[in-house]
Amino acid sequence: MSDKFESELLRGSLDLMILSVLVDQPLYGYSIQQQLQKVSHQRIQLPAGTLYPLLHRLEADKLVRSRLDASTGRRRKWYELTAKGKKRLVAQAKQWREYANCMNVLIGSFAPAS
Amino acid sequence: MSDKFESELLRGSLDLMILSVLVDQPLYGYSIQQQLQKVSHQRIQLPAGTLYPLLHRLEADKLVRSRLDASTGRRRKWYELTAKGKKRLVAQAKQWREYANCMNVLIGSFAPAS
DNA sequence: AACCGATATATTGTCATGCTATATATTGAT
DNA sequence: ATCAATATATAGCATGACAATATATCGGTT
Repeated sequence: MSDKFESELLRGSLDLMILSVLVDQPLYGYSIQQQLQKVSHQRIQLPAGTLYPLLHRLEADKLVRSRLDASTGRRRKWYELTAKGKKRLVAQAKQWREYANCMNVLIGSFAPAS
Repeated sequence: MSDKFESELLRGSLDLMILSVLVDQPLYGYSIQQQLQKVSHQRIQLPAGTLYPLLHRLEADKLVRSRLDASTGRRRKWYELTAKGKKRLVAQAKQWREYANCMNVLIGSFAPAS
């Protein structure tokens, strides 16, 4: 099957991805990783060194909030969207779609649409 | 109207954009800038500090070749796709579309398609 | 003639961010 | 007991889009 996406492709839209998967339910880091893998058919496999710093950044920006569950030996830090995060998600999604349209105009001229 | 796209959004697909606008005809740096502005309805305005280093990089990678026209006082460096550049264009366009599909699945769940 | 905005290219250094490598600890299966 | 999978964290690196700065031409206005 297909390879992983080039990592540079993720830049600028990885925030949006994380916010997106959190919109339906709270998740913890590792489960976000699994979720993105599943949705992307294994083409997005965030390394821990990407994922955790990113989550910390989103939390510092108050786009998500976290709750540490240490009730079991398996420590899990659950993340959920804040109101600010939801707003950001909607705005970024809108911008992404417009950007994608723009790209499609450019690359649509020489190759068939998917 | 709408603002310019966030610059981080361009990362990873800016190469593809440049290669795309060169597929039909050779262009020089400044005209590439104008072309992208036009196609994007002013939402992509590459600063010179982005554009020229990028073109140099594409040339170093043999994806484009350049020819300097100094016949007039107005120096212009014309760029055209190489065969390697054309191949890269097709491959990157394919990958971009697959990535975009992936994003659409993610952000499509909570907001209407454009 | 002087001025100015648009045209045209180039380079230095800065910043944001995705990554590798490394570290730590728990859990279940062999 | 060993090992893969689960789960989080951080230091340091690499990449590339950018601001700032520099240089020079050209056409129109004053």
